[in-house]
Amino acid sequence: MEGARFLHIELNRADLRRPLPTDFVKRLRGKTVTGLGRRGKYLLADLSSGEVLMMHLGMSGSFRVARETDEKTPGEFHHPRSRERTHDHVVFHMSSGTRITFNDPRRFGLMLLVRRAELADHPLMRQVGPEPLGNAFDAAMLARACANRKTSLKAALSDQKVVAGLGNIYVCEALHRARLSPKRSAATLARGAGQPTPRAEKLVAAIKDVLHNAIAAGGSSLRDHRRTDGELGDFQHNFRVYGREGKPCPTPGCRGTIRRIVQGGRSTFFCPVCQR
DNA sequence: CCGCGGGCCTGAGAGC
DNA sequence: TGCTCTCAGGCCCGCG
Repeated sequence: MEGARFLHIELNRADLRRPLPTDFVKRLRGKTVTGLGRRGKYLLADLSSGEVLMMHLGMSGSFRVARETDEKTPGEFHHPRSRERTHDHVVFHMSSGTRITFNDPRRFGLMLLVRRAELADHPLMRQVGPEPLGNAFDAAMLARACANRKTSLKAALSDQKVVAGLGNIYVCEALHRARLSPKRSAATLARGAGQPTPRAEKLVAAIKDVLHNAIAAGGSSLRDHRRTDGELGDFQHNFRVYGREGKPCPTPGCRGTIRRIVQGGRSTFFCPVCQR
């Protein structure tokens, strides 16, 4: 996409999580993508018009990238639903000869256009907390965000305002690596004045560690996720708790059994013995 | 202001 | 085979 122009945009469905702008196609056609970026779970494409195309994959969204001349990409070939091209809601045909297809069965994904100057103030962006792999994200910052909160650690880490980009898997995995219970009060990461406790230090290190490792492994392929080359990610083989209910806790010396509970309507996997 | 439950969607898999 | 039920990597909204 980078450096290429939108030649043609196919819109098969305009009702994603929210309706696309009515002039979506008009605002994209002929514009050049001057840069690609990301903030939290939002994908960002800077356009020559001064607007930014904001995209979110929701639960089931994916982009596949192909040459216009290709029948299939490796990613498509290996995709479990490659026979059905239903749910290809948006297709970008770029001047570089690349075709980029947004597929999203559940339509929890999102695309919208925002003026670059207003991006930081956009309601969806203003909410997004610190990047977990950035230097600014440390125990002091996490403790400050969690002090005075009357919620669980699981809910706090899942909250994109506290830290950006963690989903259900990585929250569960980070808490296990830090040996902290998902049920523990988030406020216990801070002392009265908001200073970080040693728990906060451990948790920040665990978050960074699990994300670095997951990225190096190409991500977690449960059903939809693929690497950019179409191959499966490998990190699902390194899960210590996620999806492992009833299995022995992998913590050395721990005799616990992984349990599944529901918090805020979502599954939490944890070891009740070593996570306190 | 804050936290929680329900709702938004489709598809896969289990159990009957 | 086919039905019903549960669950799924996310997030917004309304309620209390």
